[in-house]
Amino acid sequence: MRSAKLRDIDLNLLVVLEVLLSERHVSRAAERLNMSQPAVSRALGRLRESFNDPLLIRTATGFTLSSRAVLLQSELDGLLRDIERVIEPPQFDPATDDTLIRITGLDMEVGLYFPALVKRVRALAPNMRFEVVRQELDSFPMLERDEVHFSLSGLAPMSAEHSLHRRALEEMNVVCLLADNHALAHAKMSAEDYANTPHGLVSITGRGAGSMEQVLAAHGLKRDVALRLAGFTSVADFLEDSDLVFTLPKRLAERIAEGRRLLIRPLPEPLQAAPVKFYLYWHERYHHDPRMIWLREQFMEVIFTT
Amino acid sequence: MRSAKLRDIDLNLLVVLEVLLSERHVSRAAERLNMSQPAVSRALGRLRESFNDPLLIRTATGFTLSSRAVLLQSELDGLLRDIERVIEPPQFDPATDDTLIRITGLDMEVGLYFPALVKRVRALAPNMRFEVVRQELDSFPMLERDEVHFSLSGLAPMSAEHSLHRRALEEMNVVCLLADNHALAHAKMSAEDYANTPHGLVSITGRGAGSMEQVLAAHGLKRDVALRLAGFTSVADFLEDSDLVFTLPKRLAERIAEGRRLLIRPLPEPLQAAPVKFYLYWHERYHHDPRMIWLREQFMEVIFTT
DNA sequence: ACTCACTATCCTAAAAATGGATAGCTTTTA
DNA sequence: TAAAAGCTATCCATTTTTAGGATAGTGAGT
Repeated sequence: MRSAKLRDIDLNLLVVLEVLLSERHVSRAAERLNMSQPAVSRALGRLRESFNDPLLIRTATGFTLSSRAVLLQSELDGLLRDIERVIEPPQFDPATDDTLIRITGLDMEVGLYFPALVKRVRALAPNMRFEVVRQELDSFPMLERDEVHFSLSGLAPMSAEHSLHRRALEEMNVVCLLADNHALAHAKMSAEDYANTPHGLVSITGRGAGSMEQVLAAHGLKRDVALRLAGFTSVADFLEDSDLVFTLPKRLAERIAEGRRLLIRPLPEPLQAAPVKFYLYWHERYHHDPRMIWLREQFMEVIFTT
Repeated sequence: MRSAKLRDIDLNLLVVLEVLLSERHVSRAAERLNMSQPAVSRALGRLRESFNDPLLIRTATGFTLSSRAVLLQSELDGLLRDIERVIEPPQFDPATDDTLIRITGLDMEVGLYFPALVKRVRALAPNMRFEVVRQELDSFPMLERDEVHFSLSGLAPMSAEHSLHRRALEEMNVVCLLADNHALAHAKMSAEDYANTPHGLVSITGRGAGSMEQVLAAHGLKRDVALRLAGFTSVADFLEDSDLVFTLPKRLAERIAEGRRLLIRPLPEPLQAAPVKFYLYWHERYHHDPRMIWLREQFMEVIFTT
């Protein structure tokens, strides 16, 4: 058991010893260490006891080193430098860092936020690499298990996974996305209109999609979900020329509508739901990591300057 | 100034940290460290503060390591091993040690004691090398200046060179050495006979040779020193066929007399002086050095077993 | 709901470190 | 030769730190 020897000696004394050996002078050592002379003298006493060796030997002209002290001096310098290196906060240099950053999130959300981040980061940290990991039903366990550094999600952790941190990226209103030849495409949509038309719904996890149902219920209404999709990719294909309505966060809807025969309409006034929030999640284990701190900053810069 | 960072953290905590990181369990760590659980818990608290990082993160199944902790764990093992190596008493292995041992002493004394030592030591430590250094007028400053590891001397340090240690090797009576055709060679020598014959004296340092003078003075006598030599080598040559008497330690006299036309006679009864003592001297700086401790033991073995 | 396992905190007692003053020693200076 | 100066080690009272026992609080498993 290693501790046997290590715990016999006060390691803090090594710092004092190093200075003492190089100064060969208690008072000067005390000055360099910002300690009082008696304190250093007694530290020397403890060192002598610990090493069972006088270490510094009085001579007419001052102190000489014992043979043990000579040995120690030659080793201590490197040793203390090592200790310093280990305990010193790890320096992060974007220019040379080559960490592989793993991120996850729903395809659409990743497509919405990550490209700009990667572009910016790669400009500042050319050796940093990225990996977008396909997300499981629930991305929080992935953070928990250290499979990814970041997760992008609009959800909240269900259980008390308290080791997670998050930062809100953007609030986004929910809008209706429908075919441009939909019956409701050009008229003003009432709450009843909305409730009575068939709906499409993207639900990857099977949860978290119930907010509209709650809003409708508050008005004594309910809707019919005719199509349930596990991803955003084919939403447009299902929507064109159909009677479906998808209710989606605004920017996602815009993306999907782009170049397609689709229209975006606001939700009927009375049904205004709380805006959807997207969060960047990370695990406590990286909360103080300078690389990750820097990345989070970059993320925020990207989000709020574009 | 290095101390800046090193003195900010209690280095002893690193030992606790290492165990904590490998156990990921406060109570078990406490057990391994022979500390109470609260003590380790508080140590962890201090570590968290020092590193500004949670280090160990609670999860459902136990603790996980923070990224900093992972880094630390990979470094700590080697670091603590290094510390241990440095603070651990230097192991000395005669079989492999190749230290160059420097010794000094008067030629005669060296010839008397060192050959047997060297022989014995070389049998046990074949790689150890020796150098007999020509001694200055005074050998003590040579010890002081770390020019030799050992000095063989019958003298005592004159000033308060308190950093020296010594070990008495042998007490030796002083005898008279004279030509076998000397007038006093075969008669019983009285104190007056002794005082009235011309004397030879070996005095390398110019001091320490006054003991006979004191003994004579105590009896109201004084002697005439006709020849003063700076070494023992040519004593025999001066003595043969001369009227001189040398007063020398017994074994030295025997050496010198060997194969020469010389005789050894005891000192006249009333003049019995205190026996001469020879000492092995070494400097405080090597007092605790395992190599030198071993050598001193070997020396004593040689002296007292032959 | 209850038990079990574990960590963090509260409290008090014990231990350690600190700084000022100073004794004791040696060298240097007058 | 005596006085002064420089330095370390020790004494003392005080402050700071650390320790262990008891226990509250938390979450997991039954």
